[in-house]
Amino acid sequence: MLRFQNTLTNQVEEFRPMREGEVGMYICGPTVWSHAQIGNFRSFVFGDILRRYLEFKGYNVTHVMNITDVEDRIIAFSVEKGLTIDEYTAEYIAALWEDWDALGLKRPTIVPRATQHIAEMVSIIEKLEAHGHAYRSDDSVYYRINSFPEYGKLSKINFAGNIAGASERVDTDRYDKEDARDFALWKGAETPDEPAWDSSLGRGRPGWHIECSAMSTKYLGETFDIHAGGIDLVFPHHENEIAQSEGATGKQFVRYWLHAEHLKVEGETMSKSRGNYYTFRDLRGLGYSPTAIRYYLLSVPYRKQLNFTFEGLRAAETTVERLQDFRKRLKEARVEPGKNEEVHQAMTRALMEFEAGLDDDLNTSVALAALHNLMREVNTALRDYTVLEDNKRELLELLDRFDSVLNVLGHDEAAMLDAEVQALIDERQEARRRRDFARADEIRDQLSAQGITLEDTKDGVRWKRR
RNA sequence: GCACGUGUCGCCAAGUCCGGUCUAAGGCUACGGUCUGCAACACCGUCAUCGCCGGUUCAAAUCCGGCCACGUGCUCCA
Repeated sequence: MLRFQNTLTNQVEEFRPMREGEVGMYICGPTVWSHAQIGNFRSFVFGDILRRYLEFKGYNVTHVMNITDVEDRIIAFSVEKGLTIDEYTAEYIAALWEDWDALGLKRPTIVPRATQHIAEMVSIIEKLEAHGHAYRSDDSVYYRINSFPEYGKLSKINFAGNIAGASERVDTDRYDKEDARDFALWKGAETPDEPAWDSSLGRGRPGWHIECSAMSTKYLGETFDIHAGGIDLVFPHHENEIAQSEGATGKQFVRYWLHAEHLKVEGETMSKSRGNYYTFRDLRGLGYSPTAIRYYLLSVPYRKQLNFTFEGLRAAETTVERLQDFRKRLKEARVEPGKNEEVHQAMTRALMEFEAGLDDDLNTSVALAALHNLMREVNTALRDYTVLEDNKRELLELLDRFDSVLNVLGHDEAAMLDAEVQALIDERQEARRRRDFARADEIRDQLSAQGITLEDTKDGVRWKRR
């Protein structure tokens, strides 16, 4: 039984989609003002695991992710560079997909962009006005929070304490709002040059929150199953989305709200000012493999803060290599016909534990432990030649199933060596047979210098690139 | 000020919602060993009573109270 911790109810609940076998899921995507950083990717990896596990469970998932391509920073930077919004964001959107694919993330089913859904946003704002949830002030339109008594039901935020205590940070005088909590639905254009759209609301641009209300509803319906994102979005973004969507439709907006915790870097918040801010590209530039990064980001359950350290990333690198080696070793293993009951049982147990872990609010740590335990048992059996033909087939199938969720076991790269290297390996084998170990070690060192590690096994020489 | 998160072996980290199966999963590292011509790989073994104090209970890492430490958020940052 699949269960999720629902931010809305603050409880672990059994997941039951609205329509049997179908899941509509919206995940808040990036604002493309810059390259996405590893914290963003933790959220995306979480979303990917969520989606893949739902598919593992047999659901047909419609996965929608927005790209926010109109926003204050984007406007500021594009103006600075003398580019249009589209020109400015194109580079970052291209980079996003590059990173996305490298990390083994499935592309969302639908990827709506804010700038292409202005009309839908305007339409929701008009509905809100009609229902008394919105008002105009100067050239902008604001949400009237007093008109939505349920405001705060997601974040359970205590306004009395919060706003009062942080009063110096709330600049209530800057805008002519009825209430400090009210937020902009539509921002009137202040200068003739800034990016703006003409609409029934006047010339301007949408507020930040409205795009997600508009686009999720358009593609998933007025009520849908899952809405997920980073924990920082709970307030105000998701709270405001609820106010907007439910204010406009009068129906429940989202049934399950899931939020991923932030990651820390070496125990501290990642921020540019601390100098511990990393994009995915930074890590790749430092030589870390995308799979290790993916493994690391998914190794801690999504609702736990993940303390990102380079030591941890190196550990992930080692672990991923072990896992990938394991699959390869199994694939190459020569086996006798038949089926070993013990190995079969180890496999059944691993599948049970894997599924039980992920069923429990996507506890990836438990799922990985199941995989590691299986690996150890099978490695032992391989060493003893007690893995039989049926076991091997079953095991490879199981690893593929696991990997349909984890996507870290790697694919079979064409194992090609150039003739020269192959000749050296052959020569070394010949030297070993002559017990000319000096020459054999010399060749091994030489290959090692080229990044090729040799492993002598009973069944011949294995090699791998570092 | 208000709200929240975290504190479990050298490091990372599961378990805490629903107390017992937890002298505590798993990973990395270290050390010892098996294997090996030597290595590498793989395997085996060794390494914790769960921040502190008190309480509830037959039973607490898990519940309650207090305290300490670290971190974060408080309107556009995943």
